[in-house]
Amino acid sequence: MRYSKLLIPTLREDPTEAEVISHRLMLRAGMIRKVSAGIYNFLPVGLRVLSKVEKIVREEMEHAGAQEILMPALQPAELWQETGRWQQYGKELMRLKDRHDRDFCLGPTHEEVITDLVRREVKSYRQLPLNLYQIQNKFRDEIRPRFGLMRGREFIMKDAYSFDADLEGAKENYKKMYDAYHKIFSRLGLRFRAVEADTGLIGGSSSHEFMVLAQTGEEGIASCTKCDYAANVERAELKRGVGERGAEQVKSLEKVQTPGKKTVEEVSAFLKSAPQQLVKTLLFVADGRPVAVLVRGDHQVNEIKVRRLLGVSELALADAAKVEAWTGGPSGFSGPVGLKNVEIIGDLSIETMPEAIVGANEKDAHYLHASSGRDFKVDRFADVRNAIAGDLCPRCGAPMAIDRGIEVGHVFMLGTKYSEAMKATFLDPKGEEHFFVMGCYGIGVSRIIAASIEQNHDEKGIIWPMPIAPFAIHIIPVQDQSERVMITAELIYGSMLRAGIDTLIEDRSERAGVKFNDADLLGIPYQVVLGEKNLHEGFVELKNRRTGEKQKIEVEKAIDHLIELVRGPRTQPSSS
RNA sequence: CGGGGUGUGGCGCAGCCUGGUAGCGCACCUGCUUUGGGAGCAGGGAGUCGGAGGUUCAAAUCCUCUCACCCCGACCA
Repeated sequence: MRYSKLLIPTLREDPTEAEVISHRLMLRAGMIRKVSAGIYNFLPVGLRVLSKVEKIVREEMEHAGAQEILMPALQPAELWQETGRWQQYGKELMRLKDRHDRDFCLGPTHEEVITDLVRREVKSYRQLPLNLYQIQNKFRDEIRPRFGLMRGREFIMKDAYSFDADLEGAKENYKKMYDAYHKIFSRLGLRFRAVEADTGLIGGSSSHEFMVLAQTGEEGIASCTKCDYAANVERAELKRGVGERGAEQVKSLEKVQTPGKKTVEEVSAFLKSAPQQLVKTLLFVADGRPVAVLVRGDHQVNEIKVRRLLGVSELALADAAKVEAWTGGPSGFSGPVGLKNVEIIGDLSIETMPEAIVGANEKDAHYLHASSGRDFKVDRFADVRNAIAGDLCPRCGAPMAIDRGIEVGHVFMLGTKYSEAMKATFLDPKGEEHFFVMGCYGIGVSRIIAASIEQNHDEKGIIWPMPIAPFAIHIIPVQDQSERVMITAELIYGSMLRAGIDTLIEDRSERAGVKFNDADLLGIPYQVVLGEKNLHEGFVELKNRRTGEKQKIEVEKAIDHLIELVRGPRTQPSSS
């Protein structure tokens, strides 16, 4: 393509709205433009990258035996009511009404629609297994869209759904998708890790997330420093701490004044103690009833674990009024001592603490030497917190490290959750009716672009991995008024096109500096620079965007060299 | 949803406190010069000052409401 004909509105300055690198660079490189919060236009360069990602995803899905279909973004409420998710999904579901006042939503995912399709069209075990996928726009009314394509309200996702006659078959499909995901993310040139994950609103029995490792990631990953266990911090199981609680002599309960000290930091600083010596008491409303959760001062409550433990669907922090009503004291000074009519759940790490500093349920006061069993009673101890660095691996007991990651893929073993709810059945060889055993598999296609840039950039701009680069070669004639330069540039350009290589030719009459800077910003893997002086000596210059390395190549050999360069390490669809 | 912040030409910003009728850099257009890492000179085009209402002789500026966008938010328990 010719630069002058493409809409590539590069920006010299950083737009103020962009926080993270990928967002900044995508705006600056003219790939995307914001339409509204979390909603973006894809411009030509952005779309090219998107298409390349989609192409790789499609190739590997087809290779794994999945078939492409396309479902609607607009979905009727009835389907969602069948599975109960019309209620469960909450405010994140984009809901709307048609002119007849009938309820619809813009799909954040498509389990209902696909299950409805399959229950109508698939009746026999002979038609199984079946795996259908689509690449389509998804909608989520995020509380706070941010980071450009990373967390948008409308985004592009590949979602696949497998249907099997039994669990064994479903596991096989799950494995196939799991393997396909490894191939996809490897081909995309991402550094990633598959981790055990929570199933969230999708549900099902087990799941893995594929995380791209990056500091800007929104997810925490706990991974063992010794074995290959890795899990989302929300999911990571934490064992009861080693060591027994001894029969230490604990001093008796003592109330101290802590005027205005509410936070763990304030209280521990004021009392000259470590946050680990505090136990904080968080009050929740769990399906309407009061629950207190105790965790160590330096730990964080994991609401997902609490929810699962209690078997409730709604869990929210109690507001100040409820805290006052239940504990008798203002928020900031809650504690388990003397707490009545509230179920008390203690994290496992509390169990072995002989004593702790806790709130006294009255303004400006805390207790020292509060001892569970003696001064307060915990109804049950359980794993209800997030993992932190140094926690022990549930598999092998070695310490775990915490990294940050961007979730780009998620595979779920659904079982019969949706087929039962929607009565989706088939007949086995004996004529008996069974529910389909399902799996579902998502990839955040647009998010992958952001994730890739987070891992591949420098201070000048983007550095695309070849498989998803918008162009493979960027031809830059420096002196555009020189006939010799332009003729050679056009010659190489023509040859590249005939060889089927995506090539961008810089045909604007800009100064050299502008061309170079835009080229580095765009991040096309190879820049072919043509200048009078080099040409006169019979050379063109080849610059590797990633390494910055420049080499002179004889003009006659340039075309073959470039073709080899692009095709050489060409990534093939896996083993097909 | 709560807290904080910002809306002035395509982008980045100043002006607002202390009202007097809009400015700077970049980008854009024209001409000349320049031409291997974001050029120089000269000329030019472009702004409902987010929106509505109010105060005033006069509002980008003061007041009220509203909208949009950005940032932070269990760790206050």
